[in-house]
Amino acid sequence: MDPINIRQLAERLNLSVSTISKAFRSSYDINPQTRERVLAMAKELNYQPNLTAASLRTQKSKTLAVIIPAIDNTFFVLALKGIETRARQEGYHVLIYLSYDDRENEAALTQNLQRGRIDGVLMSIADGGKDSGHLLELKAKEIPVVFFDRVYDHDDYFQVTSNDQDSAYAATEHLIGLGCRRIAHLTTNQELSIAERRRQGYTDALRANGYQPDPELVLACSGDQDEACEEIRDFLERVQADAIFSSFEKLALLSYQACNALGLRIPEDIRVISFSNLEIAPLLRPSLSTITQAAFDIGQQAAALLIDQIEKRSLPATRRLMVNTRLEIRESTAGVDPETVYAFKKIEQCNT
Amino acid sequence: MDPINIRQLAERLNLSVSTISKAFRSSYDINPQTRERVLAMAKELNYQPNLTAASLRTQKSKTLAVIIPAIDNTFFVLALKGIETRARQEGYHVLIYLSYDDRENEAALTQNLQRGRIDGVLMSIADGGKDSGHLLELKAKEIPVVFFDRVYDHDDYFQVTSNDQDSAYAATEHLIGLGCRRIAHLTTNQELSIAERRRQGYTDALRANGYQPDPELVLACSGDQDEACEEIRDFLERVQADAIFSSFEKLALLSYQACNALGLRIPEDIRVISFSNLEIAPLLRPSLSTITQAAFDIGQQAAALLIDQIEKRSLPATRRLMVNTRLEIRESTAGVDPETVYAFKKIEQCNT
DNA sequence: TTGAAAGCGCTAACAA
DNA sequence: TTGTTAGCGCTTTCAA
Repeated sequence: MDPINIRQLAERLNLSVSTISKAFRSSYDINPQTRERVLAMAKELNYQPNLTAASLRTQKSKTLAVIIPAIDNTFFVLALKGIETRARQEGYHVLIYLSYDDRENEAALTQNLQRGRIDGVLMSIADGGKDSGHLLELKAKEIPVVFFDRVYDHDDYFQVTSNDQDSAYAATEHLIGLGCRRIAHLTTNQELSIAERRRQGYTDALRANGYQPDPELVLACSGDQDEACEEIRDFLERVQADAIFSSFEKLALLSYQACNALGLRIPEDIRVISFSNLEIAPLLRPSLSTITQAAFDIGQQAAALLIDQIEKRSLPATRRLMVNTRLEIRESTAGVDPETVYAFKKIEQCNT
Repeated sequence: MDPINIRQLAERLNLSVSTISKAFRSSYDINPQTRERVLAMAKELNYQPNLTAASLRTQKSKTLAVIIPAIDNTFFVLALKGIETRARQEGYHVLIYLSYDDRENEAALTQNLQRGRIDGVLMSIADGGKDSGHLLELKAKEIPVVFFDRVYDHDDYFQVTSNDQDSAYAATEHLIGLGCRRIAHLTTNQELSIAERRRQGYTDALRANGYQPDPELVLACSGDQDEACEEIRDFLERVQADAIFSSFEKLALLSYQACNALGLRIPEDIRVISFSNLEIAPLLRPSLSTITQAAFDIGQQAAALLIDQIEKRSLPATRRLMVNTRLEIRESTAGVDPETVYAFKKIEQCNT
């Protein structure tokens, strides 16, 4: 049973194709009764308008592309969920592409994006360097792009991020408030917008509290999980830290493993806090204190912003949107004492 | 800078559009030199063939739709990753739709699938009932469909699943081997292919070892997380189980919470094993024994099978493909004693 | 090896 | 309110 087309449906009803077309798009200049007839017959004959043809004609595909570095990452999963939710509400479809955190992959993907096939792109960029030629090309194609979380910081594009710097600041002060004096920072060895902002928040907090940031206490980890694991272990053995502030969930989990291996007790010997959206952080041993990003919201807002651009609706004045994080204190940074009042004040700020 | 079309490119080169078209598709009857000229000029003018137009003409979109109940679920995340990987290898694009485990949602999604827009569908179905009218409709549309994990068990469709029944059997025997006598089973209260098979494996294992399955020891949990949490707590208080075999990751995590609340120690008071793809199962308190599905493989194989259908390649004789699980024993089922030899034999079988 | 032309199924300007 | 028609950008048959 091949699907029928608009012409066949028109013939069956003794109507013209344009009338059918109007019926399906609820055009203002169609007789409601005619419309009913058309829809009824369409149902009977199992007719559905061919969207590819419509796309070709209108140059709109009602489809968004999402390009993210990874999917086995709680942040991106939730962000994607937010994107899908918003897209569905607006009648948009979502194509998903993974860059595997590889710039070349990412470039290949962006170069493949065809005008006509997609109406816009949501993107969280791969680690590594400022070589962003492929991102600039998007501009030439006149495809609207919204970056989220790992952004390409360029005035031409909208971006939605967490308040990374403030969050890192608050987390660091939380550790300081607990009496920690040698606070290590785990980050990535790649150039990455969020990594830089988080590190900045960390050093700012140290300075604001009278500590001189010590580069020795910062470890820029490899992207390779096994390598990173070794690096962290060596690092912890070397630096005698009494706390870890980790900018990435994976690194916190590796820290747990490293501490296990080294016989370091969390939180007694070393406290740990990390950016993370792990739903089961409370079930870890010990439960992990987290800076939790509003991942779903970020996805939703990024999608909304993109669709607003596509539909040429009014847009916010600022191109940089920020969504607050939540500081969730658990056992891995237990041992709160009166000194911490200030730290918790900051936490409150983050929560609102 | 509007993108140029094939005609403009043809004019610039003093060639016909059909020659351009052939150049891009590496048709056999094109002069290699002409082809080079075309591609060079295309690059210079930033020309890319419009795939929407090609789709309309060829009735092929090189696009797959993936419909899954949820994305914040490690199994589906990994399966999706497998799908994306395979799709990319074959030059296919992936549209993602979430049914939120709701049959009506799912029906709306499947009805929206247009021939022409997508070439095939990968689907893991929503819980709930045998009302599968919308799934049968797919057949009428002549869109190839491959089900995975949560399958619609129908001879018309290919399906890729884990060896659920055998895995459940092995897990249950593992618990029996540990000396557990009151083994509870946590499952969903919805009709679901995998739930049934897993339960079957559980009861088979009990019977094979001389135990009479006790319906009192089976809890069919609500899909709502908070409700399920209460149900599990009440259940555990009531039934005095010495082990839990959970068919779903979420339920195992809720069991952890329930045990915490009830002061039950895992594994001393009660052992826990679950179907789960949680990467950090080893970091839980206590680390969780899992039946780990080859989620990535399942996704990849399902995609491969679907693309084989679309491209009309040769297909396997059987419509039901099964991928083995791995039994990963950790602390939550610790306390192995000599009795367990048999159980571990089964584990070995599962691993190979 | 290249080119001319029809047409995929739809939308939208315009005519009736 | 309905109908006629051109054409979106490509592929493909067939002729040159």
